[in-house]
Amino acid sequence: MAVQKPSVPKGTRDFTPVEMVKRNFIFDTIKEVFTRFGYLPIETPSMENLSILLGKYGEEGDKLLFKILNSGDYLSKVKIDLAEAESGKLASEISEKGLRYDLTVPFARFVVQHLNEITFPFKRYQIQPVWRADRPQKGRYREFYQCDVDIIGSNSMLNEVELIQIIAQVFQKLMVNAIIKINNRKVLLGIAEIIGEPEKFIDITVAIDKLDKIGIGKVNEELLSKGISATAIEKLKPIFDLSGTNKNKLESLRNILKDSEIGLKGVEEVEAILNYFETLSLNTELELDLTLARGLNYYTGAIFEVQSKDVAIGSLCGGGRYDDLTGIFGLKDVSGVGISFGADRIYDVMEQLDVFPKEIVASTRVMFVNFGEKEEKYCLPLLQKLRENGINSEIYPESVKMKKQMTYANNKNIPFVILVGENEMEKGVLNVKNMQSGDQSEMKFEELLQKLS
RNA sequence: GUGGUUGUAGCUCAGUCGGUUAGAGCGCUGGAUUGUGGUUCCAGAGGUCGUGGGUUCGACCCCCAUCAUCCACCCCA
Repeated sequence: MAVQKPSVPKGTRDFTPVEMVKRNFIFDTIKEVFTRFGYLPIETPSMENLSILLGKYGEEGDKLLFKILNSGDYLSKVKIDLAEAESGKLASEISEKGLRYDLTVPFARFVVQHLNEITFPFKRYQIQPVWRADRPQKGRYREFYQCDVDIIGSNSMLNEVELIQIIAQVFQKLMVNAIIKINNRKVLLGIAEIIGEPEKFIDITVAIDKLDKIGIGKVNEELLSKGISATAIEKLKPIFDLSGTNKNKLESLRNILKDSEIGLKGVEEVEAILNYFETLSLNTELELDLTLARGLNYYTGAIFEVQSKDVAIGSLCGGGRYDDLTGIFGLKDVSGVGISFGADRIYDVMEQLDVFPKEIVASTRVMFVNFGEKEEKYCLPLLQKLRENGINSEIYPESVKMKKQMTYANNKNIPFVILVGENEMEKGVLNVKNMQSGDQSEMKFEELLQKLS
């Protein structure tokens, strides 16, 4: 048989030990912050029934779902004519499960399904991979980890503020300079009302979301092509020209939206968040950005997005308030708000900025050189003692050439190598080599212990 | 789904106008140095030039197809 060229599917990756140590550093940091604010972990299955997933992410989102082929003789049960079948129809006949697309929808399902075991407001976090059948590119993978925190069953703006605090703390701990952008879907809805195109709300938000990327000209083109009138577009212009401080923008907005009830409600919400925020004096920037829209249609109130100030890679974190995500599963009038950190993009940013702490990678602190069977037996109890004292240590498993053993220690970044051969065993000492300085000295085991702890 | 980029040694990449035996650096193996890595010196191994077809006396190089890759759009973390 021909040798197969090994490979992983498009958009997926292996992680080496060094990469995993760094990834775990991110996960651990995020978990620690989540826990500090009183959130507890849950997990849900990798796959969900397609009925749960479909229709929650818009038309585009549905296309990006990975579907799982039914088991067994799935074709025998198909009721439609294969020759004339259209892919979409056929898919629903031969596939009833899909890989989760995000963690928010499975969470909504979880809440409704476990109502009896949950006390509201319910605070949970969830760190698991999600899958999207997107074309991979920079900062975009087909399998990636999201770190979600959500609080459901509370309308208070205090929750939004708490999420902002979490964002600030996470990125501070990870040494990433971040800017938090906020907006509110009610404000956007109000704007759509004021310009006289409330039914085109989704098209408008999708178009203006691209403002900073493609410029006002192209956005206007797109709006026109979606059937929005020229006079409406003209009315839109001054709104996105708003500048100055968040307070200034809010004032102008209040004036513009004075005839829209829902718009004013949005302004109020934003203002409440900003007022709380001011009392906190966090050193992370918070900017009211009216062009922030977010495509996910289940958001109804505040929306967030976090970007790196130093690396262009799309958003590192995003989220918002959803008033009725559980409604579709039969639980009405329960509002939630949550955000999701993109661990893989955060990794890419941290890698590029070179801000991973150096010490997290060196796992083994002491290695014994292997000189042979007699020496092995002499070293094993010493290793045992080191480990009991919390010192990561190992012995090279084979008595091969010293050069090879030293190279191993060097490549693994092990700071101390211990040589115990005939001479040392006779004298009852250890020959300890500091791999960084190259210095070498004989010492008793107790001295070594002292030196390392 | 749309448009483009790049596929040559384990890795990163050179390769002239289409011409005889396809190169470099890093890494790997051995030696200088039988108990000393990271520096230095010497030697060696390692190739279906992504795959399939075509043009040509002759193809890594030109043409077609295909697969993979990265990037941009769409959308998103």
